[in-house]
Amino acid sequence: MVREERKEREFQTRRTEILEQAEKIFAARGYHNVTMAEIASASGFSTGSLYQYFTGKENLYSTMICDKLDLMYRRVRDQVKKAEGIEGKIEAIISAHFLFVEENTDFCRLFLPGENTIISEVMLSMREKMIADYRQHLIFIENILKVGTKNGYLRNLPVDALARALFGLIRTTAIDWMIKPATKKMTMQKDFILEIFLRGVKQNEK
Amino acid sequence: MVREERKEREFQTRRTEILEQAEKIFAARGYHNVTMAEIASASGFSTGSLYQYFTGKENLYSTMICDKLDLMYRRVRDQVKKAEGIEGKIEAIISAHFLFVEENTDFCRLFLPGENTIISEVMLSMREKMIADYRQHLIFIENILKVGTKNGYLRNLPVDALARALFGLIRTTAIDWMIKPATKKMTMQKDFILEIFLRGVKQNEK
Amino acid sequence: MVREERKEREFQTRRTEILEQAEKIFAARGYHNVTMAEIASASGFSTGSLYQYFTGKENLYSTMICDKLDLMYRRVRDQVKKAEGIEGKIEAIISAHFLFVEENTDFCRLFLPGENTIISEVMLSMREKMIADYRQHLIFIENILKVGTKNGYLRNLPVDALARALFGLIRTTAIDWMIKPATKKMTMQKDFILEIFLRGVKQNEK
Amino acid sequence: MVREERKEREFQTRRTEILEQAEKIFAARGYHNVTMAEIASASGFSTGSLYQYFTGKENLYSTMICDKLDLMYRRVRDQVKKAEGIEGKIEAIISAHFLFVEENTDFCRLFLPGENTIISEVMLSMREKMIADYRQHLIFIENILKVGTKNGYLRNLPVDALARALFGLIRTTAIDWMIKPATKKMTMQKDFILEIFLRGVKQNEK
DNA sequence: GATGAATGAGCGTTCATTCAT
DNA sequence: GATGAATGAACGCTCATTCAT
Repeated sequence: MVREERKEREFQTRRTEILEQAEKIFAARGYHNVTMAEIASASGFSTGSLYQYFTGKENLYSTMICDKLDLMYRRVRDQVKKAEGIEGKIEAIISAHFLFVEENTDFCRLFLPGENTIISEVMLSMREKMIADYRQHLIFIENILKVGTKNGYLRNLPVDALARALFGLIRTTAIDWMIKPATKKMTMQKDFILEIFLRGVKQNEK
Repeated sequence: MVREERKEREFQTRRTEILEQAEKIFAARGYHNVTMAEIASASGFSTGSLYQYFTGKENLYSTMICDKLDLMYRRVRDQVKKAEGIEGKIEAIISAHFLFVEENTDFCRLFLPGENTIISEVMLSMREKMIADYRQHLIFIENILKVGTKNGYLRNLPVDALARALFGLIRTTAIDWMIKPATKKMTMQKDFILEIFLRGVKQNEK
Repeated sequence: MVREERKEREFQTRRTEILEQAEKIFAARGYHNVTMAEIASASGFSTGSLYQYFTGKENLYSTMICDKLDLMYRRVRDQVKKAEGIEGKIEAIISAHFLFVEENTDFCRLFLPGENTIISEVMLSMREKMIADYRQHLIFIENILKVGTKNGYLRNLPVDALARALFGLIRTTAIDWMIKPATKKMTMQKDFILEIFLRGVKQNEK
Repeated sequence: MVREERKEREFQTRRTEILEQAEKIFAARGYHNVTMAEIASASGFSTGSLYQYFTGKENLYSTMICDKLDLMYRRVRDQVKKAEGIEGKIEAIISAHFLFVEENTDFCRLFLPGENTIISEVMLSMREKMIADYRQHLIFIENILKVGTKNGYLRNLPVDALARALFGLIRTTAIDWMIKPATKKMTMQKDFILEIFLRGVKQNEK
């Protein structure tokens, strides 16, 4: 029935609206320093209504986190798909990640070293999903690198470790940039990372 | 006076005892999910006594964090001092860090991505100290690398970026290991990181 | 909207209910010896609810005090307005005050000499309001007496001091009565005060 | 034994020292806002030692209050003894009281309307003693006035009410002065009070 | 006797969640 | 369905008093 569909559509719209407001607030102040009342008033709902869209505060938080992380990983994959050649794809992994961080700094700041929030079932399963997604992403990177290994462009090293190394360079650059955002755009460091990753820091012996 | 000294010594002993118990508990459950009563009972004191050693929960937490971080950086610097040659020193940076993480896994887990706890003065100043210490450590690494750059062992690249890259590889390995501690010892990945960092991942052209 | 109005009305009803219960309890045991839990249970609310009507314990206390004092001063002024002639008005000042004290003995007991409660902003501003109201009341009395001074009924003495003297006689009678409430009604002493105030205690020389 | 005596003397000296410091602190901040630790440190003793001189905080407080009140009443009586004639003695009652208030303003401020502190046995018995002393003082005043009544200097009115009236005028002047201490010395209002009390406020009919 | 560290009951206040309207 | 007032458990922290040294 059309009625049903519209309802469902409105439901999703409202849910998204809440999540967007919640993201801003959580990003600014952290999970524990935010009250449901604040999220309710920021998103134009009553506290009671929040519980129609989410089972509780933890669920709201973890949903927001997971949704946004999914978006990040998807963005990276999309850009990689468009890029060509090994080097092009590696470049895309780096710059898509940086772009996301630049565009969602507040959100990403939630992932700076901080308090371990895991205590309940809900939070635990969120953590597990986050880890699974992270692993998935590493595997995605591995697969890109595998091609390079196979066709001899890259040295024959264990791809999982290679992927971790590449992601480590990306992650550390993002962390440092978030700590001191005054710096120039992160994107400018893409080439440097790429250079280090590909050619190492050591002087080539003649 | 001897009496005074012994008192002071006992005070420090007890303070340390509290910090050690607090570390375990905070590491396991995060700042907000831990109560002063728990820390008190775990360390064999009354809640009131905790306030003789620390001005409050935040102070107890941030003291614990800062003390332990200081220890980590000190450990790394000590090992590096003992090591010889550029490569030896870089190796020491990596393995001392890994060793610390392996020996203090629970503590280090507090630095996995998590909630932004900063809200009060106390927590803010803790954060600032942490960042300052981190920067200091990067500079320490820079200075090691600078030698290599000067004597031609390393390529002539901006040392701050090099230091960040090295630390990024170390950090990411530690994070991944903590997420899935079942893996074999981190120390075994030292050589790999060193290899990647020094020679890059790209096949040398003939 | 009617709905809104009823809500507001109910809010006020409940607030008043809390204030009434709080008055009884505070009057019986003093500010510091009363807990929010007691007030909550006496007024049939949960502790949390109290904070919907008042910002905290101090606010609840000072609101109660100020409201009731306002009532007292208003009562006196109303009675004076109805009375005729200088002497009638002075009589009204005395008897309206006594009546209020008799009807609100517990509340008035809060003003017996006791602990200085002023420490916080809230309590300080309450004290200031109380003093301001008291001064206002003295001025009100002054204005009554001024008429008598002008038309030659009263001796030509400084009205502020006269007002203070009259109020002093009233206050002291009330204090003494509250200390030993077994005595017969205060109202019976009205005439005596009036007599003393108007004619003094000295035998007229012939 | 002499040894015993000296001990006793020292004990009293120390007790008095504590009481003096306690008075300052209580006067400034009120019973509940003062801690035993503060009194201990202000008087140069340990918290434990305080309990050798007083059975607890309440006992310390009530002792201080009673001692000082005794002093006040004694002062007044001493001055009255020296004065001559009814009017002289009444004058002495007024001015000795004012003098005490001026010299011990902080202490007297403890008796401004404020929180009812009575809750425990100790405080209750303090209150009772205070009331008894107050009554005693009123009787003392009565006895002075009785002489005047008998010899025809004063009108033939109930002396208890007369005493209360006189004390009311004194008290109210003191209260008002303490509320707004900027005013000129209270002593200057002595004559006014005397005038009102003796001759009343009403114009004498010819 | 003197000390002051240790105690722990008790407080005001917050906030996720519920449910009568 | 939507509301937001009501709930009440839980927390960090204080401080009078005790007692081992």
